[in-house]
Amino acid sequence: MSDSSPEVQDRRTTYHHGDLRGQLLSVVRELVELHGPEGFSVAEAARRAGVSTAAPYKHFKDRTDLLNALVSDAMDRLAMHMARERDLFPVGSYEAIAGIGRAYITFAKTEPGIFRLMFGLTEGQEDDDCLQKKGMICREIVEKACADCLGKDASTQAVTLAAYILWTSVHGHAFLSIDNKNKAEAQELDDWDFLMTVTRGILEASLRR
Amino acid sequence: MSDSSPEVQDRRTTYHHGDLRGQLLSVVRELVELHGPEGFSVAEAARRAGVSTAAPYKHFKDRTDLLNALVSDAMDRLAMHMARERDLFPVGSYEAIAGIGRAYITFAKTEPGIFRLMFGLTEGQEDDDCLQKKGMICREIVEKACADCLGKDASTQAVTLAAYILWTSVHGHAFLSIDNKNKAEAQELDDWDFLMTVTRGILEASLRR
DNA sequence: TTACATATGTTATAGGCTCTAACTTAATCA
DNA sequence: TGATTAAGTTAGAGCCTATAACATATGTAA
Repeated sequence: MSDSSPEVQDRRTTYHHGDLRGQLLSVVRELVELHGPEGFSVAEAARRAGVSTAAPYKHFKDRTDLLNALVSDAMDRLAMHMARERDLFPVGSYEAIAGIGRAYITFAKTEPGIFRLMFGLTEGQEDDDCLQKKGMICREIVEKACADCLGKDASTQAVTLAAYILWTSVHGHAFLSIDNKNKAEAQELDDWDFLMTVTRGILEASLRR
Repeated sequence: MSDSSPEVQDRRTTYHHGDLRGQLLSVVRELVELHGPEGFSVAEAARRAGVSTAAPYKHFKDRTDLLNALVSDAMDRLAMHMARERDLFPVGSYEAIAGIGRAYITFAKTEPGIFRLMFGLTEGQEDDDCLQKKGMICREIVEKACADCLGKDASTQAVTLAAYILWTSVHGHAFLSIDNKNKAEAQELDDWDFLMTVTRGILEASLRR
């Protein structure tokens, strides 16, 4: 657990590192997954990258700035996964929507540390416009899929509501899954079943109104 | 913001405090709401309680232990609120279920710092049996309400699934609300509307199968 | 009542972290 | 080539967690 071995990535010979910024991000990504969202220190990341503990501050204003960069990158990857899974299925199908959800859940399970950082921990310093925008991109993917599925007779409001309920539901499931708060259900409930049930339930309820 | 004034609660005259443990919990509760789930220090809590920075360690093994006590207390309060809101409505009604959800969401909005602590931040040290059990109590309240609503013909599995989807959905909505990640929806979407829509949608979908 | 054990404080301190200041080395570009 | 700037370094202030060793109440048994 507490692998106090320095584990310096590479004893570099040059004075300059080459891509310290990039390597710090990558190292912190590992650390966050290893020790949880807050379980890393800038100092340890520096040591693992083989530089002094002050070096990171040439690239990031402070600890939070580093985390924001990490989250920003993660948002991009999440949006990419969502679009990719969606495209496995016909436009307008329930499966396309469930696919988006699957990407979301898979991401959360694969990178729970970062996922937690993206949603939840911030509280207060969440004034980063860039992140807000990237979050919005993900949201729009869901809304678009719902609109395609409900058809063009559906009101904007109906689409927004359906998309939002789906979002909350998938988001909640993702969180409870990585928290292991759903041990009881996880045994008999497959992710895909969950996703298809929710998708059908919400969209059909939406159509019936 | 950084109110660096000591703000010692009471300059006590006696050597012993009386109820340091209790006061620490109360002070940390304030701090968590003020500065976010991780934005407090044992040292500051001690200062605010008017004792030395080492004193808290006579009552709590470490920082995590203190947080766990906080969360444990919060779980009790949450379960209480849920039961109370449920009892405002007839047994088996959609409203009773929505009421439970309302208690959940209200709690999250009222004490977002603690709510975050309860779900999400832990990751790793989540081996506290006591907390698991208390979480289960909340879950059972929801399942019971769903069972009452679906009637006794419903299979256990159907009840579990419906309760779980409701849970994830409300949980997700609560989180997105306090994260302010739902600015777009929050304007036109009332909590109660959300709750009733989801409740009806999920339970009716469940009945139709 | 006295004496001991225990609970709950205290001060002092080790060691870790964040972040800044002042200095050094390398790279760039006019 | 020489000056400027980017990207490292060491040193250190000031914060935090947690422990050790010591001090003071409190309660219990003789």
